[in-house]
This record gives sequence, structure tokens and C-alpha cells, in this order.
Amino acid sequence: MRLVIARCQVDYDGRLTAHLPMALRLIMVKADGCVAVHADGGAYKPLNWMNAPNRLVEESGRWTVTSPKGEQLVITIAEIISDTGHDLGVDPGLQKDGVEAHLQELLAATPTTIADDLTLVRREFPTDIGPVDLLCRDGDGRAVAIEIKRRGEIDGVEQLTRYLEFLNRDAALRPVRGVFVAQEIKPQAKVLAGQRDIDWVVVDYDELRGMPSNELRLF
Amino acid sequence: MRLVIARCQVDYDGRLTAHLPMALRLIMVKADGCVAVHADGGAYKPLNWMNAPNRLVEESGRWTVTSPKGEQLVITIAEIISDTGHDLGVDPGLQKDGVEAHLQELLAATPTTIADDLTLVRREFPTDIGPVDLLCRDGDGRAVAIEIKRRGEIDGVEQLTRYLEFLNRDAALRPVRGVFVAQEIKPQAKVLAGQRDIDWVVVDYDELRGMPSNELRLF
DNA sequence: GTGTATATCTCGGGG
DNA sequence: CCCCGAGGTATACAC
Repeated sequence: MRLVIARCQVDYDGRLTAHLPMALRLIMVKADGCVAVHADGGAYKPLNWMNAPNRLVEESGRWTVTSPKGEQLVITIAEIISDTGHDLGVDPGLQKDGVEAHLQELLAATPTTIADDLTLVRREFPTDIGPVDLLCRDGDGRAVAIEIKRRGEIDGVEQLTRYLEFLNRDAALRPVRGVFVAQEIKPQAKVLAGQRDIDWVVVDYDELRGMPSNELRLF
Repeated sequence: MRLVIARCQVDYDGRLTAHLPMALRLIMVKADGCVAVHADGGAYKPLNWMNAPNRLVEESGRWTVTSPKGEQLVITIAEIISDTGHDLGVDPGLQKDGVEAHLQELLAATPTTIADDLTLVRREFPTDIGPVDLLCRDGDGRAVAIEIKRRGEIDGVEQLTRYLEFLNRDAALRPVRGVFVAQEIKPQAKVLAGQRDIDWVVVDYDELRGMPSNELRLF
């Protein structure tokens, strides 16, 4: 990783046009070739950048970064304050816990936490418009499509609505009910779900995680 | 801006739990207090971070960053390779051109580029569920709701559908047609729009910008 | 502050 | 490669 502190001006032309007047900034060049220009504030997002893959041509006082898609980043350098490089090697990578995938795993193992008469048919049930998180059947053998979110907002209800629209065209499944499941659900999402006859259930991740699936089988 | 190259392990606990094993990385601390841990690849996004505002407590071999919301980032430092600081000052800021707002301005000035019988009623027409980009009337005096995107995808069609649903409840406006306008439209979005009787139009930003609004008034 | 929409979103997975 | 969905999305803006 190369770190350059420099007085520079930056011009990007690609998905949009953007210009940065001359000022002191950090230019970060990573081992994969991506370039980012940072100011001394503004969270972690750089002011301007170019992702890998790209081609960096370094002339005196002028760096030109070109992507295969025709995007171009031109860095005009007036003064270099510092220019250092370090080989960091390959990172072992980030381990996450508590994202939607885990919630889906737990709910697939114990769908009865959503409604006590549900049995799982398939996780990530494929349709032409995307996978349905969980497809279940209820006690009467009727199909139930379940959309899972960490945070339940309007988008999730729209997504489930599209799936239900699609699934209800299939005579073998029809009629399909929908249940919107999340750790928290915004009032607007509840209203929209209600308007569309979609049930919603709030679940607790920590509670689910603490509940072994064999404990559920006793019910 | 402080730049530290160090062998470190990082543990985040907040909106989720995340762990980074010990490895060589860059730790960037900006003047506003935000902290970002970067590997030597993977675009501009850091592996882990904590935005401002926060409180950074630096002990020997252990940095603890705490946010007011109860999130915590713990950086365990085994070895410091380099530790430098530079005062970059306040950045003059980024100037952008070509984002959705500009497209909307241009189309508001010359709605005839969407359909030649359109006249503008209002930009950002307010509804209870969000603002409609453009509300127009066609040659027959019928209301037309227009949703503008740089890139037209399914979400945009859903958004326009919600607006149409809402607007069509208003007897003074009904029946309201919808037009989906974008610089490029994905095939799925065209299909969904077609299914819902929503027209779609592809426009060229550079062409629009090159076209003075008074030139259009001659038609 | 909540709610809504945008983003050069980024990033990863699947066909 | 595109398409789709998730994200500690972040960020701006209106109510």
C-alpha cells in the first residue's frame, strides 16, 4: 500500500463528472491498483476514487487512472509532502455474525417461531424474479412465502409482494400467503403489509440463537 | 490525519459482531475522529471502522473506540511499523455534475423531451408517501406522474407504482398515467413497467444539457 | 428525529 | 458478464 500526502487537484469523468480544487489530501494506492483520494474528515468514504481493475500512468505532476469502462481519474499534483509504501500482504478477511443470512438459518431450522403450524419446504426458493427466503406450508397444507429482514422497511414488503404475485400464478401453489419477518418493523411497513394482507412477525435474534433446534422438536 | 501501519486484530460489536484476525493493516484516523482499518485491497471500503462522533482511548497495545450509540471497536496492536501524522486542513469539497438532480432539472425545463404534449405542473410534487419527481399534464389535460432515474431498475418502477396508487385515489387527478424516465433502463424494469401499463423513456443527459430550454419553446 | 430517496453506492452470490 | 439483494450501508433532505 502506497500512501502519498500531496497538494493536488482531482478530476473524475465517468459515471458522472466531478472536480476537486487544489488542496492537501491523502492519496491511497492499494496493492490491487485501486486509488482513493481522502480528505481529513467525512467518514471513511474518499472524496474521489477509482476501483480496480484500472491502469495508473504516473507522469511528473500528473497521475492518470483509466478503467476498462472508459472512466478516467486525473490527479494533478502540485507538491508531494510524503510518499511511503508498505507491503501488507493478503488479509485473512472479516468474520461477521448477526447478518440476515444467520437470521434466515435460524428461522429455517425452527419455522415454528414464526407460526406454530409451519413446516419448511425450501430455503432460497428460486423464482424468475429472485429467491424467496423461506417457502413453508401451514397446518392446512397451504403455501406460505416468508421474507426475512434484519430491519423491516417498505422495500421488504414490496419484495415479498412481487414474490407473492409471481407464486400465485402457479396453480400448484395457489393460494400463497405471505409473512414478513424481521427483528424490528417500521410502522409504515406494517401498514403497507396490512393493506396487502401480509402478516408480519417480529423475532429476537439473540433469543433464536439461544434456542437449540432440538428443543423446538419437542413441541 | 494520522496513518498507522500496524500488525493488529480488530473486534467490532454494535449493529453486528465482526472479527478481524491479527494481520498487517493501515489504521487511518481522520481529524474528525473517525477511524478506519484498511487492508491492501478491496476498493475504498475499510474492513472495519467507526464513524465520528466517537471516543478513542489509546492504551499500550489496545485502542478502544466507542460511539454514543454503544458500538465498540477494539483494535489490539501487536506491532507498529509506522506512525505518521499530517494536518491537511479543511477540504474545499467536491463539485459534481450528472447526478439525478441535474437530470430532473433539465427534464423539468423541457418535459417535451419525454413526450411532446407534456407541460409541467410541479417538480417534487409532494404526497404522503414521498415526492413525485415531476407531475405533468398531457395534451388532453390528463395528469402524468414521472419518475426519473439515472439508471432505471426495478426499484424505480416500484416507487412510481406506489405514487400512481396514491395519486389515483385523488378524484381531482384521476386517472394518472406513469412514465419512467432514465438514461438507461434494465430489461427487467421494462418488463415490470409494461406489466403495470407504465411507459418508459430513455433520455441522453449530454443531449439534454446541450439543448437550451428556449430552443425547445420554439416547437 | 423520523421517513424517504439517492449513491461513481460497495460487495457478494448465482446463472 | 449481468442480475439481484444485503449493507454496521452512508448521506442528504423534507416533514
